Amino acid sequence: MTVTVDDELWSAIGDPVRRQLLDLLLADGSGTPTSLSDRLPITRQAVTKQLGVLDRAGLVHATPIGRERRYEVDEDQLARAVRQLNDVGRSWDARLHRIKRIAEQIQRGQLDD
Amino acid sequence: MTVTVDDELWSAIGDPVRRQLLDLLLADGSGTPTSLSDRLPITRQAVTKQLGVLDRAGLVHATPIGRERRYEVDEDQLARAVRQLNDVGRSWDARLHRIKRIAEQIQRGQLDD
DNA sequence: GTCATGCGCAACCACTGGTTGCCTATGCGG
DNA sequence: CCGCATAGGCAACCAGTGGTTGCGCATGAC
Repeated sequence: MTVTVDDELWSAIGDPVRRQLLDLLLADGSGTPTSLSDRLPITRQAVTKQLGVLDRAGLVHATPIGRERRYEVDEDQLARAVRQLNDVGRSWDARLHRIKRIAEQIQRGQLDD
Repeated sequence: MTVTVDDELWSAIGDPVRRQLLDLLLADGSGTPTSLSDRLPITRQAVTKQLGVLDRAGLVHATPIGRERRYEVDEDQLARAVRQLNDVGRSWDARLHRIKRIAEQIQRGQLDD
């Protein structure tokens, strides 16, 4: 019953910096490495690297406009990632509930002894 | 509307190896570094390090039994982590829906022109 | 008592995420 | 049209992390 996860996608949204980048891009609609680095405590080059990871995972998309590289979130792909997130959560949830039920049954059994 | 996440907890369950360790521990009820490394493609020492991370995040708990260290999942803490997972998922979900609604409104507006 | 085994510690290596420094290209104002 | 300010790419470097191997220690089994 283990949920199989696209590791590249998961690890892309697993990193706190990358989650923040996605948050900013979603909030503003789009952003450039420079504009994003202005709003984060890391340099433009670091932002560029992380955007590269998100790009390879298909979570964002860049379009060169003049001398800028304008990034946007790929909403469909992010929706896919969110679905995986939820799947893993649900799977663990179910397992935890199953365990709890068993534990309660044991306890009841002991009381019955 | 950004969901704040306990980064240590999140990054603990973010790593695929650690997720697998949790999966194994949940499936078997408990495990030792040696028994776990038998079922994974990494060495006992690597398992030990990862269990250390999970331990520091409070997701597992060890009890020395003889010369073994028996690990078990802390179900309450894992439930907390699962809740965070779901929160982030829900937050992005909501945002994506909001964006989609706006996009549809714009489209409708254009048609009305 | 000896031997096998489960574990911890330390050194080492590769990869990743950050930095700085420098270069290129492009848009814009004189 | 020229020159400058600015967005971005590339490379070198550094710290932290996740993996490895090698070793020593302790403890349970015979």
